[in-house]
Amino acid sequence: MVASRAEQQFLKSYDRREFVAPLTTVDMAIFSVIAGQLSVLLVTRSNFPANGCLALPGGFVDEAKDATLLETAHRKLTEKTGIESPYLEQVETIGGASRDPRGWSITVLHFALVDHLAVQSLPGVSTGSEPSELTEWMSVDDALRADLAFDHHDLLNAALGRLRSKTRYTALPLALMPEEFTLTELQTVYEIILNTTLEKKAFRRRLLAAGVIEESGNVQYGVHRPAALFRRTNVSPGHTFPRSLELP
Amino acid sequence: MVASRAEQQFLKSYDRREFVAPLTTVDMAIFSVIAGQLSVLLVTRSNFPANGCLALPGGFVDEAKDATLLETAHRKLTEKTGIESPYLEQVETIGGASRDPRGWSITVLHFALVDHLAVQSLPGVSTGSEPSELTEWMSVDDALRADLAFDHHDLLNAALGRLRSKTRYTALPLALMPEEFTLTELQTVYEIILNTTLEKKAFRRRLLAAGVIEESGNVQYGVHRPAALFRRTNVSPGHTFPRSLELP
DNA sequence: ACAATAGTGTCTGTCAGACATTATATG
DNA sequence: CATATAATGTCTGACAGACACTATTGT
Repeated sequence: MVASRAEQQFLKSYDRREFVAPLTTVDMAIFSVIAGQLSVLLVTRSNFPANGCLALPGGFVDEAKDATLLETAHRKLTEKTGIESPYLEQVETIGGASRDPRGWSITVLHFALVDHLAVQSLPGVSTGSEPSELTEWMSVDDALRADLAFDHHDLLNAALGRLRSKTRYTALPLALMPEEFTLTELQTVYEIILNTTLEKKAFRRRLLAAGVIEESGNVQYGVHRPAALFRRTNVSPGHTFPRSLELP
Repeated sequence: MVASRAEQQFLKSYDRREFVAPLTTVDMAIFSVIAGQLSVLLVTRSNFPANGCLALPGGFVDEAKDATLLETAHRKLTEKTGIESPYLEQVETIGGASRDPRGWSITVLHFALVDHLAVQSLPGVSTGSEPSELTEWMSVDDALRADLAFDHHDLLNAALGRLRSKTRYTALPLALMPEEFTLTELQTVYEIILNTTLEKKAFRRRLLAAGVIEESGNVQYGVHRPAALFRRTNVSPGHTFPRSLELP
């Protein structure tokens, strides 16, 4: 598919500014488990529209910095959390005439999972170019009750639905864990996300058989019998189990 | 979240045309099974860039006609096939600096499944406003070997991957069937998509237990023992089975 | 020794795979 | 009645759920 002379001609006289394209943003639902609660990172908007409202972090594609949409998402994430290589996945793209008062707009929604320990140092990162928006962690339950900007309530719900759904048949929650963790801690994270209790034996069998974790050889001492510490193997946390967990 | 006076002021002086947004299109991978082959609808582009190339049908959001992105996708589908209510699902959004020579661009990729009988009447619909592009059905294998415009080879692969993956754990291929069909016909469609053979007994047990189909009461006579005809129930073809099919 | 948490043994139930068997048309 | 295709019977195996049981620590 070599560009013909006619095509070169066309491109030379083509000016994108003659066309009005929808406003396009990348929004992020960044999840972590903090103090036993599934939490999401929110910003307080410092610009119109919805100035002062809580919102999912996000922003425009920077055509100079970002070669792809995924890079935009990674950049946003690093700006807000300082974390470089988290689990990041595109959820859905929502577009319409009435979701932003500025006009027809599109958002490409992503979700990210970050280690609940690496994240203790926050909030207050925002190395971004933005006029340092206030960022804060809020439990997902509170966030869904809060008054979020635009359609961010729906976006958060969509991201949460994807996380819950994938937690039933993948090892995704591993991306929320620190370097080393006990199986009980991992199970607890699953239970927090799914909002239910799980069978210990079945849970362990499943994760060990999948080969997504391995014993680190270390042991965590506590008040009672010490627990073996595990770490992720190089098998992707996106690993799909042969069956889904049955929820009550 | 009532708009403050300051916000109203802001919106009044806001002009989207001052900002260059990425070119945004909706592209469609429209699948059907034709003469025993999984096929995809392609257009021959009648505009620059990539004039004359084969491509997935698609186009820009029409801010006047489309209230949401989903409406854009439905409109494109109806323009190309004349079919109104097919199975339609968003696959992925791909964006980057180098996928379109006109500049940073984004495409929201969808796939659709249409009845292989309702579609016999094609090609040549194109009721769209476009200067009647040539549309044709091509087997997916041929389409992947052909020289498609832009990154449409990758888009087609992504859509195909989604279809194959979902065929393993949902009743999605039902959306490719006519009103009435035999279980053998349905199984054949699964086999075409998955490019493998399936066990008849297990296949029937699975679909009947799921309640996604029911006997219509009619019978299809052929050369040998006649086959019971089935139709979809009102259970969604997106129905998820408790386990995935094991492929060899 | 006891309490509390970590970790195992093992039975059951569900559902997909395999494959032999029976059923019912046409020529 | 031969044959091809439709449809069923039934055994096996993988893996999740349930739950009782054992193991190991601090106090």
